[in-house]
Amino acid sequence: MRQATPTSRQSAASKHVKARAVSPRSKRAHVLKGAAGARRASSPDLPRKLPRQPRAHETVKAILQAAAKLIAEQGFALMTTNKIAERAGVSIGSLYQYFPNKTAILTSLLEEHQAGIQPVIEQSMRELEDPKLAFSEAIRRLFVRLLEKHAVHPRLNRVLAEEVPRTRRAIALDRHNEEAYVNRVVEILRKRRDTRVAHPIAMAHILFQATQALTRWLAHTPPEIHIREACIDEAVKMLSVYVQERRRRSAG
Amino acid sequence: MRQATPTSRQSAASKHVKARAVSPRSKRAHVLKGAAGARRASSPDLPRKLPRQPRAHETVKAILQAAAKLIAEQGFALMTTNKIAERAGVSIGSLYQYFPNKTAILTSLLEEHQAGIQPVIEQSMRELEDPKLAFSEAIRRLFVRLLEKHAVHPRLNRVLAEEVPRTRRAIALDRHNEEAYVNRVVEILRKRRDTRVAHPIAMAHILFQATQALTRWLAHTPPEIHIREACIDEAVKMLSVYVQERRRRSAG
Amino acid sequence: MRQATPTSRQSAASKHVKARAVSPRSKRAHVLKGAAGARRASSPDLPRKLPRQPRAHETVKAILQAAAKLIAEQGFALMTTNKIAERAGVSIGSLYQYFPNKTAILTSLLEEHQAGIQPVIEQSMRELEDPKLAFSEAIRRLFVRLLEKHAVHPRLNRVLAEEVPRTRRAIALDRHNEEAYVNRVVEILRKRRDTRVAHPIAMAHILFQATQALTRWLAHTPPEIHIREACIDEAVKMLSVYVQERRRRSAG
Amino acid sequence: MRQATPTSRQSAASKHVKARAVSPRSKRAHVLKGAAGARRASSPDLPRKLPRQPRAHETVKAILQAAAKLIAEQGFALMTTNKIAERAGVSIGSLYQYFPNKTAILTSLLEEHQAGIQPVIEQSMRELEDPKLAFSEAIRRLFVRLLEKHAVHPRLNRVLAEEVPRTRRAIALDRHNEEAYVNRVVEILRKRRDTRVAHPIAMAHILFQATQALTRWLAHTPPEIHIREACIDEAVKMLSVYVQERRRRSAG
DNA sequence: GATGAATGAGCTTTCATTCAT
DNA sequence: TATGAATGAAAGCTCATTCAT
Repeated sequence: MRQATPTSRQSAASKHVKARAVSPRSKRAHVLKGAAGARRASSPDLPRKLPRQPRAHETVKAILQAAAKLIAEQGFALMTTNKIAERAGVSIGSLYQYFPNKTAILTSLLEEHQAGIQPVIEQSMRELEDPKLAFSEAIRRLFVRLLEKHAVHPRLNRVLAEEVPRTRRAIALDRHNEEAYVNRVVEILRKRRDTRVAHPIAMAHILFQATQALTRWLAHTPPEIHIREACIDEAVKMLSVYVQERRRRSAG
Repeated sequence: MRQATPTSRQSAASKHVKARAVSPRSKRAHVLKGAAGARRASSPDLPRKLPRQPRAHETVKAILQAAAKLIAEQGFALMTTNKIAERAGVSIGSLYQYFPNKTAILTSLLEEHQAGIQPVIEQSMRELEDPKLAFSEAIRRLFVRLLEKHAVHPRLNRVLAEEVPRTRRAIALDRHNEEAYVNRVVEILRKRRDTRVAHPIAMAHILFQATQALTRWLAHTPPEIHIREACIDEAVKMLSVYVQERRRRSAG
Repeated sequence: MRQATPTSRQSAASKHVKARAVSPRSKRAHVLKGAAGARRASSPDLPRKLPRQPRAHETVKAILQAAAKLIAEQGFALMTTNKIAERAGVSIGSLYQYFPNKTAILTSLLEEHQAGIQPVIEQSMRELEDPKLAFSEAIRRLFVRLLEKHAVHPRLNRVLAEEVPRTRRAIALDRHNEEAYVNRVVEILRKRRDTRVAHPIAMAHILFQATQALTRWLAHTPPEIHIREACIDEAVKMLSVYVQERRRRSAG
Repeated sequence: MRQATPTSRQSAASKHVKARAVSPRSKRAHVLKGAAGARRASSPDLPRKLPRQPRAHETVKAILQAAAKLIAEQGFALMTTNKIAERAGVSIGSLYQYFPNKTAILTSLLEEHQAGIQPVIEQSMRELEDPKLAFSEAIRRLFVRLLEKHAVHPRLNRVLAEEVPRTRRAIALDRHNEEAYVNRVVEILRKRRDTRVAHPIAMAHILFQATQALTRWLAHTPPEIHIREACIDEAVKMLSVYVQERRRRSAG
């Protein structure tokens, strides 16, 4: 389940930003002119170079860290490429050596976050498949782990999810992800019980969307602490009862 | 349940936008209290002047319509005040006679949408209270009506919900709204059954968040049509089973 | 005696200017303290960046020169940042790399003028202290030198003194300057004669204000040439007689 | 002695303002199209109409009062014609019925102030002529009365003197005024003593400029109260000693 | 006359991106 | 390769003034 930009939202971003990042590259934008070397094909929002040398690696890391901090501290709108470079202790020119544009930095950040979430999802999928584990327990673990992940850089994650303009690429990626998880869940649903559900695909989508939304809500707009615990319980309850009701019905 | 900007997110938008819309408007700092006229109190994101003459009313309407169209067509980032004015066939000066800043236009649009949703919520609340109506049926009607409302300007609503930077004011309003609906739902939950639920408040929050997220997903990221119907069924199923399970449990 | 912006006057300038220059710059609110680089602390009206490379130095110089010319030719009101940049043969972006806002350019110009006046004042102070030099002669020399300085860019200096909106900062600086010179003059008065004057502080203020006003008047609103010479004589006369009368009286 | 805009100062005013008020009327400016009735010849900065009816008189008064208050409270830059009209409880259209442009309002205000000062000057001139009154006493009375006048609307007077852009017309008027007073003073100087002064004209100018500058300084930048009194004493001292020294010398 | 809605040139300022050094 | 000065399109917003009603 992709966590960073769920129901998917994004912000206005600078009109500048937007006008430039979202619309076809402004006139002064220059396409990476087939430069060879360690460059990837010039897909717009991907890092420009695969850093080869350790120094380069560090530069890239510094840039991403600086960007993350800026976003977390000041919000997306105040995150400018020049500030990122300054914070990273790198010249703006160098920044553009490693990232073709601002969007690419955000994409990297997003992908980093996703990469962090990936194992959590994987493990939860395995647990869901495990017949020895109660559904509700598996779901609870999923929730708890996702919330843990979000707790590491809560502000960053929130901003990434809510404020950063979504590129076409990011949207497509999300859809693709959802599709993948849905397929996986459908299979699990089929395996876990003998009876067919009316619409396993629909069910999987609902589970995906609900989990995503509730996780995000709990992570980003924390209700008072004592309600929060209850909310987790309730969320888990809702989802597991939902699935089990099916089983019960079909079993009944 | 407020649908327009729920867990909703937004960012700072353009540094322009941010710097101006978020910081206190310095000039307007001293309001001339003696002055009468058709001005509202100078709260930042509220319309500046109440139109007095029919001509003015039309201007305001034209501006809002133009803004809505631009947003729907090009996304928030490409919506500039100058373009709005142009599209509205109105001078930029006129625009600023009625809206103190760009954000105020969005706020108006948002409030318009909210106003449209309000009666739907009201009716659904009444239906939920009605013991003669099955929970699941009440919830299904809620979903259907919300989706109908969202179907009027789907792209506009999506952008409003996902792309538009949320002001402090809007965020506070959302929280307040959620609180209100939660309270309402809690009461309904208590009335509808004899037994107490463990955490009616938590339950109400979960219902609110889930309904909001699923409505939005269904309205804005439409899955293929034949899946869509099933998804509505599933969503309704999930929510009503969730509530009824409680009853069953507590009753059992 | 500081000559550039004495009792000086100015207004808010454009509402633009005011609204922006006077209110705290919202964005710059959080200064990234970690960031090194050639930036000064982000005080509103100070230059933004210290130029590091010769090219940058030239840019700054060109901007200041262009601003000075525009002011002298067209007055402050017609001096716009875009015109300055154009005249300087520099992009508007470059201008804003070195000056955070329009006011900062004026501040620089003012400080430049002040820096030019400083040695004149210093020398005159020394001469006033010198018992071998007649008071009247010392004062005459002060006048002559100040007028010489003002003669370099008379129109610029006039506009700077009369038309340019004074920032809080500038006003405070002026007060501070006056205070400093007054203290200095008070000491000199005490040293130069055995008897105490009734109110050396008041006397010093009067001398400061009168000198400043008369210098400015002579430099900026030149009376016909043959009267001008007489006016200098009279001004010197007035001031020196004023001081000496005291001595005579107290001695008598 | 004209007090309102002495060494002549003006401000930046809005760039808008300036660009429009100082430079030749912007294109949209329309010349009063020979409208007959109670109109004066269309000199730009004079009130447009001589109000005939009492109601009109009140309107004009209300406008001027509103303008004065706005200036005093918020400074010149925040004084806009629309705000003036609003404050005056008059429509912006009406305002432009009585004043051809913003400058005319300021001109009126300035002239009002001058008119108030006029009798003070007249009386002082008579006292200066009066051989029974000591010079120093006459000058002291002049100072005291000028300061009293300035004390009525101190902020308004300061802003009028320091912030308001000076029109060509206002500058010319000032020069003319200075000329007139200088001539008057020259005659008085000649009458009051038998001997000729070296440069009565120069002396008169110096007296005029010094008095003006010191009055303004004392009125607008008030030093601490106990110093203030001493400063008045010193100012009077300086001026009277200056004149009397002449007499003494020529007599000696 | 009075009203007030409308106008629009023009201002300040930003920031992603380029490219000479 | 790294640097950082330079670029400039474009955005939000103001306010003196006009003119239809």
